[in-house]
Amino acid sequence: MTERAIPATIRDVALRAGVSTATVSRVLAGIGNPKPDTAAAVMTAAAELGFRPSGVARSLRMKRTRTLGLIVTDIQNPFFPELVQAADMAARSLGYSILLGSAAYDEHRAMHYLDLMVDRRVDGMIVASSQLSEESWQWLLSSPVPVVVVNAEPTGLPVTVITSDNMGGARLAVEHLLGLGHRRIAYVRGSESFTADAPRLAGFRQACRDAGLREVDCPELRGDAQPEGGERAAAEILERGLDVTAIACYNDMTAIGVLHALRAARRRVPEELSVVGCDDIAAASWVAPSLTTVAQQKSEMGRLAVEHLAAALDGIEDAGTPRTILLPMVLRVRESTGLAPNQDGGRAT
Amino acid sequence: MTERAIPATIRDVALRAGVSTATVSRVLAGIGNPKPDTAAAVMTAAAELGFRPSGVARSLRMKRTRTLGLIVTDIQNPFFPELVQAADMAARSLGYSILLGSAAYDEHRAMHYLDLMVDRRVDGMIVASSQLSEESWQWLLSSPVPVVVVNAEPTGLPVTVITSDNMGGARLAVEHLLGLGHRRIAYVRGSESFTADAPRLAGFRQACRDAGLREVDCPELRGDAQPEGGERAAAEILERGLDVTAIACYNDMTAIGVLHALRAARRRVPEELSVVGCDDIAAASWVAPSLTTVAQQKSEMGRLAVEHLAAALDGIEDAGTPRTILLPMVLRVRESTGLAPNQDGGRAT
DNA sequence: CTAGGCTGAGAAATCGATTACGTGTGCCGG
DNA sequence: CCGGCACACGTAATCGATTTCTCAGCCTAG
Repeated sequence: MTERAIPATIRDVALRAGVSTATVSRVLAGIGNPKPDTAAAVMTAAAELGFRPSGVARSLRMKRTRTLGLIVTDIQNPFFPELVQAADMAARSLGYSILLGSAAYDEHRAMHYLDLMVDRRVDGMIVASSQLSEESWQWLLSSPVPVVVVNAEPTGLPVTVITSDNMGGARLAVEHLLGLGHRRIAYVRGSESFTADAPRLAGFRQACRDAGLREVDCPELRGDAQPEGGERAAAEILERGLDVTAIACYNDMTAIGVLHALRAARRRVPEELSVVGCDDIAAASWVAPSLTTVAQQKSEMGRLAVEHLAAALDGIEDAGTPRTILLPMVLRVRESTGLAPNQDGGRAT
Repeated sequence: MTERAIPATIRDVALRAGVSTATVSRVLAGIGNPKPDTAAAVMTAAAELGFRPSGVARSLRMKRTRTLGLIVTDIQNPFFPELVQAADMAARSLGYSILLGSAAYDEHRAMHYLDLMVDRRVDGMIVASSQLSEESWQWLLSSPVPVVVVNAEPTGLPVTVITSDNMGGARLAVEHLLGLGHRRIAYVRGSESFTADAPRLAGFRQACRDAGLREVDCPELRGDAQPEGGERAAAEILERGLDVTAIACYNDMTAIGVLHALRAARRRVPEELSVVGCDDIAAASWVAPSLTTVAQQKSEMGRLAVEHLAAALDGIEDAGTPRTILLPMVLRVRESTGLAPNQDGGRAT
């Protein structure tokens, strides 16, 4: 194995340039008015040695690591990569790096990562979680570093939260279906541990009620935010003979599962049944028929989270005050929704 | 904004326990034989203060950060999250953290991240890249920290590379098709900048040749490793009237694009045409028909990369020697492939 | 009873950078 | 011609942990 070169220190540069470490530091930081030849000597010495200041030493002295912790519920959930990418880009452009932790749906592990990151002295933390227990909220409240919560429902606690307007999004989906003439709409929920489940369900109910639909025409089914749950729910709809012309889903993966089950049962989408998802993951436009969905502004969330944190860290006025930011969701019409079939037959009562 | 508690230092603990910082350090590290009451005093003092040692200070002293840099071509490419997850888990279990960088297909940015991570004094780096320029290889060769390259084609350079047996994988795909009776098979390539393109193409050609297929029956088309490229390629196949019964693709996203185009042209899959992908991303089983594909062992790659690095860092015998690890690929048969249609009509000589 | 060995723990050096403070040089004006 | 001031730069403290060296006290054996 090749010998690893031990990296040059500021002392080495100082020695070679014939100046003190203080001067090297100042010249490299562009502070003060060094004499031209001094500056030149330092610059060439640093260049010759390939000097790269140790971030570790600098962090110790400055009490800032310029690192942000980012914990996601599960990086394999296609919702998160776009958020991570946006956060990463925003962070880099502000001179921060991202320390990533993927909790793999394990809340306990998420808390463990929180501690680890604090030990690493990250300057701030972003928790992008679909599910947050009471215990986790307590942790976040007493966090030694600023925290921004992304993608969890606001709780009124003094923590900055950035999330989508889930209720409004669900309404958008239903209103789209209503506009296509649908009057009997099923809703496949996520799992209760997902904080977005409640507001989306509320939005669904509200939109149905506002449109004057009867409760019996708006059946609700349980899913699990995964394709499997959608498949089961759709199978149940068919088995129980629920007479609906559209199915709204907690998220896109659920909707994809629904599409699967409908296809297996030879129900045509959107001719017989319309399906609408939520999130707008990449695969939504890959499935056949492509999925109409309500998009979350994932990049925006990632970017905002980082910018908010950075502002708080740089002591920008008021940036540290807990805020709640609700991002609007956006309807993306594709192939899985269409006009309601206009036969009205077969429905009991 | 709530006042952030300034974290307790080892000095605070020492003061409170009435001992020296050296003793605190030793007790907490479990080194030496402290007297029972000394140990107890330290433990309670540490607990009362909620002492968490500064990773930064420790890193400076130990010259190890217990952090691994991980650079991926693009975290939004569904191939990578599984790898990242596996790497993260393996790293945590070995006491390391992962500093993530997503290059968003920008090689220049990838190099920049490399530098940044070295400045942060990561202990080692994992570069998971679909494309590596000559320049990047040079950088890696002279890296001040151990490097493992994942998912790029081995080059003979003294760098450890972990990747799939792309040639063998492509052969697997073709052999599966041959077994179903297909004798005229098109191949949609990726983009040339992807290092896996060449070996997969080679595997395709070799398998075709070995089966005695004529070159004219094995047309090759250009794609871009994205659904769009697959759509274009499939459209071209149809337009040019290429008489094939199966289409093998560089990766799953390409195959998904192909499925789209075929569906738009009302060609039935797999009855008229079989389609096979490569990688086995999650969406492969979500599309309709679900995609037969050759799976890369993504988790395995992530895990191996971390374990190899960790072994090298812990000075395990020989672990530092550059190695090349080829992981076998695995055929996953789903709905998009079927028996070749047995009409032989319409083909020009 | 004392010399030597053993052991638990403290003092201080160290990691590599930043920065407050001090000093020497040079230039200017009186 | 000399006092003083400005400015460039060096000295040394500092960040928070680890670790080596050293010492003090105690035990045991001769």
